Amino acid sequence: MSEQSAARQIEVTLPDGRVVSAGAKDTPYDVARAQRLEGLETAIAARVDGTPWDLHRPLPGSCHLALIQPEDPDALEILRHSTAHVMAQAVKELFPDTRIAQGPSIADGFYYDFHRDTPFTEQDLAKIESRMRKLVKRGLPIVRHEVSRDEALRLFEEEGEPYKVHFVREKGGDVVSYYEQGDFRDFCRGPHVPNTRRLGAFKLLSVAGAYWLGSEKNEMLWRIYGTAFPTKEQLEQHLERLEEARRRDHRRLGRELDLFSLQESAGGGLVFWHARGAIVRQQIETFLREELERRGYRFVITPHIARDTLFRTSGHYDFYRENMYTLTADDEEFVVKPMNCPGHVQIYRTGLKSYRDLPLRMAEFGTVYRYERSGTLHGLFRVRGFTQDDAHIFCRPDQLLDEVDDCLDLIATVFRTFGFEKARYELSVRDPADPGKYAGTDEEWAAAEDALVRAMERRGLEHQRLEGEAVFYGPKIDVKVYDAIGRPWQLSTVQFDFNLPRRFEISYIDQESRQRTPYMVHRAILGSFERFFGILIEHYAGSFPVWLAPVQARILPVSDKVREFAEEAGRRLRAAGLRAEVDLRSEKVGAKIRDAELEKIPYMLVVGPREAERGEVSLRLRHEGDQGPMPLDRFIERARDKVARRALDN
RNA sequence: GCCAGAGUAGCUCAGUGGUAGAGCAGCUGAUUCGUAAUCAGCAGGUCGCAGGUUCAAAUCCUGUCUCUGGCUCCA
Repeated sequence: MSEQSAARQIEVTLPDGRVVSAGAKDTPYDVARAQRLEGLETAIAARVDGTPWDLHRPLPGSCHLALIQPEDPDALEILRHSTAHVMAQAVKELFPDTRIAQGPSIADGFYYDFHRDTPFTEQDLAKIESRMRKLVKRGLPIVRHEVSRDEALRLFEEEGEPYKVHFVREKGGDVVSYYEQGDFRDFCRGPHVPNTRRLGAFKLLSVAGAYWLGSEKNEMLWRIYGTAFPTKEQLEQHLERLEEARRRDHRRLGRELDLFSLQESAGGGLVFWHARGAIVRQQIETFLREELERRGYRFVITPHIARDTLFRTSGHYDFYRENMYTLTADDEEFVVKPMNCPGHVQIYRTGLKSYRDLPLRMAEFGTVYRYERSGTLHGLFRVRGFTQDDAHIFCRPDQLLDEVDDCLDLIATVFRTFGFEKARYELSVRDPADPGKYAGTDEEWAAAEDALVRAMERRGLEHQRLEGEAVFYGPKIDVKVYDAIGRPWQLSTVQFDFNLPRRFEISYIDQESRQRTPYMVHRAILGSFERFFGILIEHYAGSFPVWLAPVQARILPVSDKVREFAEEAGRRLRAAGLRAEVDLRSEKVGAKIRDAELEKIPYMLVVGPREAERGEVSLRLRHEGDQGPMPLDRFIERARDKVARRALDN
């Protein structure tokens, strides 16, 4: 350190507002120690002008300085990233022939990609984990180094790390940073915890193949996933959440509750809705149909297959071909529709449209088939045949805002009904750097974007703007909802389409008798019934609200002596429009209750001689237990009210 | 599609070269019971499928099908 730079002073503003001076090469650690900042022993890193910064990295100049403690939201990412490094170190120690690729922190933890001839096994994970614990115990300092790019290249070449060399070449600037703990070095931007002892609780979870740089053309690496938290309690909570997600798995509940199945004999990704699942779907369809009809949508039905020419005109044949099923008959080629839009545009094209005909809101619960690669299929979430709650709105420029606004209102209504409390709105717009690759004029894009933004603002909806995320044919809003255990699901979408109206040359005649191209908005609220059903099963953990429940009430006679009353009560419930059953098995009530609870039936009605005499039922609510006796009529009233209001509680 | 793992009774799983098992579910009978499992008996299998090795294969080998986890949130 030259005397000159040591002498130069910088000003550091501390969290309590004090401004202190420090040496130009001082680190956050130096300043914190000198100023006796609280929590230095536990700090994960520092925050310099809001940016996470190593405790032992010299400050860049005068700045605001704070310490990042383990409970700080920013700490998690650093902690996990450092844990990934320690894992890589453990792997290299245990398996010296391994080459390291990359290891970032991700939403729920971290991973690291390795190259190795033999795969990692579950037993290896346990070994790696215990080696990691040893590294933590050794308390190795994690040190940041800054070197020239050439020196970094030389370093990683010497270490025999071709993947790291690649990254230094691709991503490194003139000065390159790497981090070192013990014998382990990794090209990395940082920051990291100052010492391996500062790691929190971690666990390695799984190993899987992953292509180098994510491209199928490249070799496959081994990816080890893990997660890390500041404390053991938080880690255990997280593992508990994973366990809860497993309990809610719609594939498991779908089988246990007899809702749906996927059949090997039919092929992957094709859904068989069993009677109980079909009831749920029909309730959802009825609800949506009511909402849509109230809002002026007109339902249409279009064929499942069409001549290839239709999809050549729409353009799907060119850019969507690998996802389409085709068939040939009488030397003609047909396409099984992968989307409903071309069909809806055909309907629009019949007859001349006047400006008075708009807006035209065309809805269809349209079943489409798309070829998805076998490895991507997953329960109801990723399938090959599914039914979209699809609609296309054709409208004039002056109607844009109201139409988008109504879509948002519909979305809010639907989410509220299903009990999704939190949603996130994302606006995808053009990439300003590459305006050439988009369909539609600048004016159209501006008008559409304006309608989308203003509609959201009008409703006070915060949204995130994603530059360059728009599809080529128009801007869009995507809506994510969060389910009962906080997982996000992309559901609704409102998309402008400047492409299809032109390709099919659709038009309307305006007030001045001029031919105009209408705006076309594509929108789906649930996406597909299949996927939404899967989400709902997990959201409710199989316990559907009364209006959706396949069986709403089950009558549980205490003994055969009240069989007649039980059957009569069952008839009355069904006559009142409720889905009710009578459990006449020669089992004890306890067993009948247990089975009804396991089937997640919302209402259990216990009847014995007492109830039979008075025309009552003893109501037991799912998950809540005995509510005591009440007249049968009053129960019917209550149940019908819950159904009519589509209430979320029982 | 690719990589790894897994396919044994309806479900959950045991069985690692020598006669295919358990619990639950199912069926039959008994029991007639008051808020999360009554008792007994019976039945249930091409061990995913096709080849091969072997005196003998659920088990070893090859192929194939299906499922599961993953395949840039990124130095």
